Amino acid sequence: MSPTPPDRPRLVDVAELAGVSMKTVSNVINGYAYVSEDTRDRVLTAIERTGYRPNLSARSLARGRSGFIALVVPRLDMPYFAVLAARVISAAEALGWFVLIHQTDGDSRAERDALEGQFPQRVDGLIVSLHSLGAEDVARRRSSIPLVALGDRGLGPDVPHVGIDNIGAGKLAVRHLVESGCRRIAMIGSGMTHRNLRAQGFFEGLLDAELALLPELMRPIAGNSGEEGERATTELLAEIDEPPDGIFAVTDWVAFGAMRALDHHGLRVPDDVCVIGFDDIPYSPSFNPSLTTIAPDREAIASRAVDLLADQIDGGSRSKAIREQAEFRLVVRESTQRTAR
Amino acid sequence: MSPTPPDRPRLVDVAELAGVSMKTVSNVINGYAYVSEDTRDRVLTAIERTGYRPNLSARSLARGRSGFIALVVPRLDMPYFAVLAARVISAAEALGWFVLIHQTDGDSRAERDALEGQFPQRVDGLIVSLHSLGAEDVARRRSSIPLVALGDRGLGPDVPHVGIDNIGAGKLAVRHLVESGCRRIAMIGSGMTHRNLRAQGFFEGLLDAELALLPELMRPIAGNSGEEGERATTELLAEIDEPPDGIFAVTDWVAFGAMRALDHHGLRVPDDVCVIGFDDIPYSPSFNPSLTTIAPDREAIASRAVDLLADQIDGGSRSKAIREQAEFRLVVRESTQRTAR
DNA sequence: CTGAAAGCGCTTACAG
DNA sequence: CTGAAAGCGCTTACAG
Repeated sequence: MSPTPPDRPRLVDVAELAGVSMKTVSNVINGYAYVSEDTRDRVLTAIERTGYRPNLSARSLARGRSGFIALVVPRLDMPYFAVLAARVISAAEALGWFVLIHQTDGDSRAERDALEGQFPQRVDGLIVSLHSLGAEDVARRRSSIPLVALGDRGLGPDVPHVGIDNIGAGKLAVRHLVESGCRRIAMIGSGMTHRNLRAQGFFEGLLDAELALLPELMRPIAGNSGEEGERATTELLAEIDEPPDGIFAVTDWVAFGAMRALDHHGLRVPDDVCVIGFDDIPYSPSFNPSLTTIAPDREAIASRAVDLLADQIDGGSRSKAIREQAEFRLVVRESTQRTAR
Repeated sequence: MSPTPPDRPRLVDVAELAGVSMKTVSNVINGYAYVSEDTRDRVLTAIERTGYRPNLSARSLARGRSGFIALVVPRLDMPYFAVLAARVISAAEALGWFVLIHQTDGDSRAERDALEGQFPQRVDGLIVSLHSLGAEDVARRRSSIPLVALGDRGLGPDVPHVGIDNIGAGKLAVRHLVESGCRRIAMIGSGMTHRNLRAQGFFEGLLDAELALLPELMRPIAGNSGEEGERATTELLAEIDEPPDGIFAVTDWVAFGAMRALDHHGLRVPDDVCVIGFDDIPYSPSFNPSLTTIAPDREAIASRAVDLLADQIDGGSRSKAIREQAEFRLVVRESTQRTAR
């Protein structure tokens, strides 16, 4: 068509320059054994001189593997997922994989397609953070593409899962509030059923502290946004006579909204009400007051997820029932630090 | 046919089932002309029945194009870039491209490699948001991979650029502050040299309002983070006798920090000091007070960037000196809305 | 409008 | 340790 642009050097060019066969060059590139020092050096020099870099489309075609994994998240513009994606990309690149980010918008149909590997580009494996679908849906899937689950809930016994100990994290949050002097603790967040582990951690934390669980202080919301958090907190304050003295918000963003509502209601954070969030997004230190929160080790989550996926892809074995738990830590900031009085 | 596990159907399987040649199937898939209605239907049915989806590695190899474009950003976990990436992915997918996100961490060497197309995977084009490198560096590049620049500055006459009218946006921010009653307006942000367009907009805005430019109210910072914004504002308030009555922060995050500093200094937002940010990140409505800001039309930026890149890749022509400007708008929230007194 | 065939640039049994 | 060759699944001149 057009006068071909600077044709990139091919494997055969390297082989020719080095005076060896393509097979040998391939061996060197892929780190296989049985290449003499001398030959290896000649090949390496030839690669250097030609500026050769393998054509990965050709490699994929020959190997029957694409070299891509898909990271399936609701939306990349939600900071939790953005941070996660950043880490997953880095971890995957270290293992020679490319990451295709696929946004489902939380749509169940899009999530189902993703589970079936219905991407335009073939992928060798999936790391998924599902919003609408659960273990039952995963059990029904036809595709056998290796899969690793991220997020609060696992996706059944057949799917390796990386998360944190949400019960423990919930308990830690409550304990910190209690130690900060709170006795009437509210919780705000979406999906607060009995199966929600953070909520369960919340219950257990109250139990440990021998505090009553007051149902009117449990405020479920539709989605974990600041707007929802603000609305729920405003409603809570309107409906109840004695306001809570502590709030556990299921994400930092929800906590931001809660703090707005408290302020509008004339309640001071932390002196009247302590607030703790979850996630440790980059803005939490800059909020006013800065937000105490639980910080999951996202780096660890991402790299473990990639490792588990690599095991499946390489090993071929569906590693069953693996449940990895990454660390988390409490980051204490102004929103729970009462001035000694 | 074979009882072996679901080997994915190939083009040839579709052709066989439809009773046509591979060429014809290819024609149908790629939307070429000269296929009879009847034949097309048969092929489509066969594709449907087999569940055929093309192997893109094979296609890439045959076409000599990878089907990938790279989005080069400093870090994906910075919300501005996360939102942008989300939009770029969507826009590119609509055109049949995949997006490889490449994080440079702002490192000049990483940016240089990216400009040269030094990715493990070959890419057909680049959309770059550079941090360390500028037009001079781009002029020196050897690679001729199609390139589109994003961000405040363009990258020289040879590189199409998509941004917003930063001067106009800066002026709009100042005008809004002035209309809110501000007369002593400070600006906080990184890179505030004479070449910074938002800073220039700031100057012009002051000029328009016939306000003096007070050098001590210009506060450059190292990076646009909340921490830096807070520190710069604290220093400003310490060094100056009469505090400003308005602050233009170069990003929302910087504005968050500035508002913290103002509060700690006993100044109320907006009654004592109005604050306006830039970016409209998702947290700005949830800050307390909620943040007035300039919202660039990121959707438009992303889709125009992808369009311009597609033009270059398909057209082959290096479309020179294209400067696209996306819309932006003022989003007024609490941080500049003084109660009528 | 459609077919037969070459070719894209790798990997990988299979020989040696 | 290394070579010659088949094959991965497409696209695309080239014929017809």
